[in-house]
Amino acid sequence: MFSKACEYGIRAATYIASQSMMGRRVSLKEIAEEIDSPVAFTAKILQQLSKNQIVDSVKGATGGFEIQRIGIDRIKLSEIVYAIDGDNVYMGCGLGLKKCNANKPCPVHNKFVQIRNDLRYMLENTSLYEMTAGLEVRLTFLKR
Amino acid sequence: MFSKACEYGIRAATYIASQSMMGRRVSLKEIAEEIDSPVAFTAKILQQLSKNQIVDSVKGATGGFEIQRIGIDRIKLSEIVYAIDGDNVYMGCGLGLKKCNANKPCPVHNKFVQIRNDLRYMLENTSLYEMTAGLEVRLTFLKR
DNA sequence: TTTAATTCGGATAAAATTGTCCTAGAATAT
DNA sequence: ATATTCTAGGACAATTTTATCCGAATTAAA
Repeated sequence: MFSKACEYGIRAATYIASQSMMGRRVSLKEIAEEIDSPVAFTAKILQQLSKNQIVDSVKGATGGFEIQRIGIDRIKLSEIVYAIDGDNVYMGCGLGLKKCNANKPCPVHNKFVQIRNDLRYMLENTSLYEMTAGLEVRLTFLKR
Repeated sequence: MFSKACEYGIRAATYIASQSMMGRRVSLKEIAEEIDSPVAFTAKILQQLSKNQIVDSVKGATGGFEIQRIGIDRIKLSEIVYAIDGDNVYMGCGLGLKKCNANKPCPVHNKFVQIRNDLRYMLENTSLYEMTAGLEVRLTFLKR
């Protein structure tokens, strides 16, 4: 569905959000530990998220990553997915055709449109805030 | 969503089915042309589909690929996807967690379950016969 | 029986994705 | 000032996926 990079990205952003809610800025190392991802690779992904203004990065000692409270409410999964994987998840043809649309559809075009719309709707309506909801009470998890 | 190999596999099987319906056995070369895929790579995929008894292969001159009429009715997209991509599409965690389930879910587990179920249902209920329906009258297409 | 057309399967190559390493630069605390 | 703790980013390496090449085996037709 998503690339590894995107999966790590969502998990990282969710962890950062959960800690920012408690006023904690977190380091790359801690993030990678908490979401069980390769440190250096996660660094690259966070750079991308930072450039796309999904997370804020602070350099230097006591630096790290954080997300403003307003961002936690505003940022939707769709923005993270788009920043890392582009729009192929929503737009691409299920059978890989370059020009698949209502005018010249592949045999499963309509069936896929429906599923992709559901996926898109879900991603566009799930905020980081919602992602963090179950974490603290250990109803949901970001590793294993 | 699917791997390239799987996309080619579905398109190839669909083309073979459409021609088998007209009593035509088709060669690898023709298949690759008609679905706009790399010949040698398509060969590998067809070998896999053949081993999984999704297509019948006939060696030698006048050889090629075909699907019995009963298979065209019976074979569902889900079987092709499973033969090539395995069950990750249905089962895998949306955030890449190895042990994500109702007991220890990731933050989007339930939302993904729903979308995956829809996808699974669609794949399990779409036969090759249905795939070929629009092809002859050029309502649907397998390339471009 | 030879030739031509075909699939099969192993080896290899190219490209994309995933992952690592290292140095530079930034900010804080001592 | 200096040491320490961070992120940024370039270069590189490993792995996976996608793709190619080629010889062998098979079958039908000439």
